[in-house]
Amino acid sequence: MGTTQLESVPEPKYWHLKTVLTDALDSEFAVGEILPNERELAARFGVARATLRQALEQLELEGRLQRRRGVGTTVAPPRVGVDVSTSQQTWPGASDDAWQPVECGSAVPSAAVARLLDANGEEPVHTVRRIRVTHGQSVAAELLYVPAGSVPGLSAIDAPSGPARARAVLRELQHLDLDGQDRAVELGSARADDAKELDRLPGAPVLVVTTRYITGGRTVAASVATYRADTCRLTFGDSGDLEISDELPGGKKAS
Amino acid sequence: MGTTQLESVPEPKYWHLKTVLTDALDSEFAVGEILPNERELAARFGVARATLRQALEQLELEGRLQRRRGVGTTVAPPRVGVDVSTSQQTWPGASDDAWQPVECGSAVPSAAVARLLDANGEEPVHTVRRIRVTHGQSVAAELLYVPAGSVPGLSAIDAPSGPARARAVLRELQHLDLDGQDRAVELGSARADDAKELDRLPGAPVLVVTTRYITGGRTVAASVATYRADTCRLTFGDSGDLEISDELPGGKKAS
DNA sequence: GAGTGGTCTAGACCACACG
DNA sequence: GTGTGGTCTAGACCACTCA
Repeated sequence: MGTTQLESVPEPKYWHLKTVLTDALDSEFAVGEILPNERELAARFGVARATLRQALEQLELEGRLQRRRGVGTTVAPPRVGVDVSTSQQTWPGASDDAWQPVECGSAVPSAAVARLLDANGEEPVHTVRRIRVTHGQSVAAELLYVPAGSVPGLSAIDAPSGPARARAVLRELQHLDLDGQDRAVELGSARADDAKELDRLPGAPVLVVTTRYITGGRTVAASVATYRADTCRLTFGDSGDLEISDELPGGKKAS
Repeated sequence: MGTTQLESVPEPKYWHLKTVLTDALDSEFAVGEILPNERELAARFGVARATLRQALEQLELEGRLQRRRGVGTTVAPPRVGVDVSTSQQTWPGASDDAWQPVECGSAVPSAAVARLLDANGEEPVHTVRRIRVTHGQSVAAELLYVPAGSVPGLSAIDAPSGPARARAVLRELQHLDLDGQDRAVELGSARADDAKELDRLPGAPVLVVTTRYITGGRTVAASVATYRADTCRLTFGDSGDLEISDELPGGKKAS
């Protein structure tokens, strides 16, 4: 009875660390500021570096920190709102929509892509690779799949590959009517090629946005876009300029 | 010159491990099957347990595995598509929409919530906690914020708290017209209370869906819903029954 | 070359589920 | 109790960036 409440549910150290760091970020650090290095932070908190890293990893996942090998750990700016609403009902490539075509090719679709396109397990598809740039930073890498049958006019196009052909493919798409699109969002980890485009390491957490373009009840194209989960907030509707901090019902800053 | 291509870019072990395990999952394991325990797997692959765990963590993040303390690691079923489209334009609680109210209270909104609601930094808000259940499993936990001024009729309601009052609050909301809603999706980690509702550990990755309910140009309510990122795929539109595997442009199964 | 974060090891102990 | 995954340690070395 003489004891002071002895941690009946001992919180993991890294979890507690995360809380402490979050408060410190709110009150003592400015966006872009560099934190002490991991070895020093670990020493300062009296934990092993691995434990400190576990806390930093979560904070990076939540978009509070940005870590870069050979450079250091910096305080991340608030996530940018990226509009992915389907309200405009337009084909990709219409006007300038912040996407820039990079490459182009064709391939036999994998099982998963074929399923996305509804059947056509054998028919080759055109692929277009695009990058989405906002506020000067690449936020997403996309692979667009267009079954050859969907755009017959394509065989007449000269350019064998590269951005020129990519733009040509997109231009052909504009000729089709677009009845609607299906969209899904899920968590994934960046494949090596996507990671490179997004300036992240392979395996970095990404939001995978899968879209099916529908015309006349049929799926005429599909795309898989991977957005940097650390820096992006996907918006649907006109909330693009809304600011939402990570701290939601939680911590107050002391300052 | 006599050397065989010596790993110019040595892939991290855990990354390679992940690939191997992914292939094995595709070809040799059925959904629900339990894997050998971590110590055994690590020994079998000749790596430290921590390294093996790094691979397992990523696979869990991608929704391929499910790990539970004291139980083991099992092969996860495909992610369930959860509809979060705004097309119906209905208030929460209308008809049976797979959400079940749990609790109810009131509080002074945090800074972040106040921002979400547009100003009203001082005005108290009613809060409603709801759980979304699909296919027998809880997929999301939500906190709905309703400024007291939005629903004046509420002060007449008897029930002090609990599900009864929660339902009453939702019922009151139905009386207002709904002009539109704003929605945003981002990655987060589960707070302790959410984690408990979702049967996950604190810090588990979640998809945070923020919604603002608009009436007459004003935000009259807002909600923050956290979806299990490991088991859910958020769908917008009528793609709810679409099956998308994690393996997208990547690996083929050998089998 | 110096300093950073990223990977990896070989242990230890803890919290939890289940019989 | 036994077995599982979760946390933690104290090291080591590697890959990268930048002056």
